[in-house]
Amino acid sequence: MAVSREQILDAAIRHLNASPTASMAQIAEAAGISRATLHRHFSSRDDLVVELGRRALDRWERAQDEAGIAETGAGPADLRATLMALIEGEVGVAEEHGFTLTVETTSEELLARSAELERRELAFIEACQRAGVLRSDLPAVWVSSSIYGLLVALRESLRRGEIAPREATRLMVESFLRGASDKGDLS
Amino acid sequence: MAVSREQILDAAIRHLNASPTASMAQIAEAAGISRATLHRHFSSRDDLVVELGRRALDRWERAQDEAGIAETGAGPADLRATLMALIEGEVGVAEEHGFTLTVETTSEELLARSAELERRELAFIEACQRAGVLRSDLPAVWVSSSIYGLLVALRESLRRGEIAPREATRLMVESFLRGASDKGDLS
DNA sequence: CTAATTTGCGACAATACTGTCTCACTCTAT
DNA sequence: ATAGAGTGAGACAGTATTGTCGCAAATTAG
Repeated sequence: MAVSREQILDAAIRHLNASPTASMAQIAEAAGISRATLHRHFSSRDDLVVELGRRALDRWERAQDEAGIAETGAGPADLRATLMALIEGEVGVAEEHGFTLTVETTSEELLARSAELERRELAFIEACQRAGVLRSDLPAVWVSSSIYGLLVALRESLRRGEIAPREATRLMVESFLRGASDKGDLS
Repeated sequence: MAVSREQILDAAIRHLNASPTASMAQIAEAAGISRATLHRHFSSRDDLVVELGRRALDRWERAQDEAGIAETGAGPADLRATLMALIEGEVGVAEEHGFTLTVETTSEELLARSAELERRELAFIEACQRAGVLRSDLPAVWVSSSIYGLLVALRESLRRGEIAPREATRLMVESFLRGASDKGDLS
């Protein structure tokens, strides 16, 4: 087996991120396999896209669970540590994170799961705000959105080779938490 | 004339942002016109996409020019004012900003212009870093990228109706410059 | 080495999309 | 009222994409 199913999914999501209208033939080429083989793994283009979305949500959910956003304590220290772990986990799956929102499917399953994960993340951010870990003068839904946006930027920067992978987490955390303003500057 | 050319472009970019693989028929429906009329304005799908990209780049360039990033002074105060004006201008065209990078065309013209605008923006950010307006411990190219990412997030939030349009600039500036961390929290 | 599995390749029909055209209809300005 | 411009609806051929199939070649396992 030259190219595994996972490798196909990796190549597919990378190619679809850069080129959302890609055909099955183009995706197969990007994965280095023939169109027939691609169809053997995924019966239709929609099947592939749904599978991609499912995997993206799986990984996002896993990042939330491993950070422990549900069972974390209410103290600032706990919340801060959990927040760092969450961001770190999401940086690890930055490739997928942008995909779920660009997803071109009418799959109820994906939409429902996506909404649930957003809900959980929002609740956690609100907890961080109440504990004084995150600013309360920004809407929680916007804070959540800004994480998403920065992850998209991160994915693009990595794809273009503009930043080093080992720097990714640091850049993400710094930009998200502290912003780009020089502290010495008169705010 | 029920629907003007500009209105068609507005509807098209909005629909393509949410659904990049949309067909001409779907775009026409989103614009509230017939497929024939859409073809009267844009001879082909590629023509439409290139036109959309051109307009996006026009507006981005205008935002840069009106902020005056080329002829601004070298002092921190000048640079800071110019930076605020630039971000404000870009927030006004958030709808388009994400489009240029998702653009699915091989148009040399668009790619060249996009590269040039990125180059100009990067140079300005580096100037801000040298003057102590923006942090120097983050790569300028990442700072530039993070603006792009936050604009994408802003566009999505506005589209979903999660934030008020009048709040857009404030949220963008606060997140970009100061980040989401609560200042009272032990950093 | 051999059998089994998997792959690439080409062919194929079915479908979807594109771009063009005609014609009837609806506006609007005069 | 009426001429003119613009529109929607539908038909149309041409093209691209999709999904399926058979078969030969290659890979892998035993």
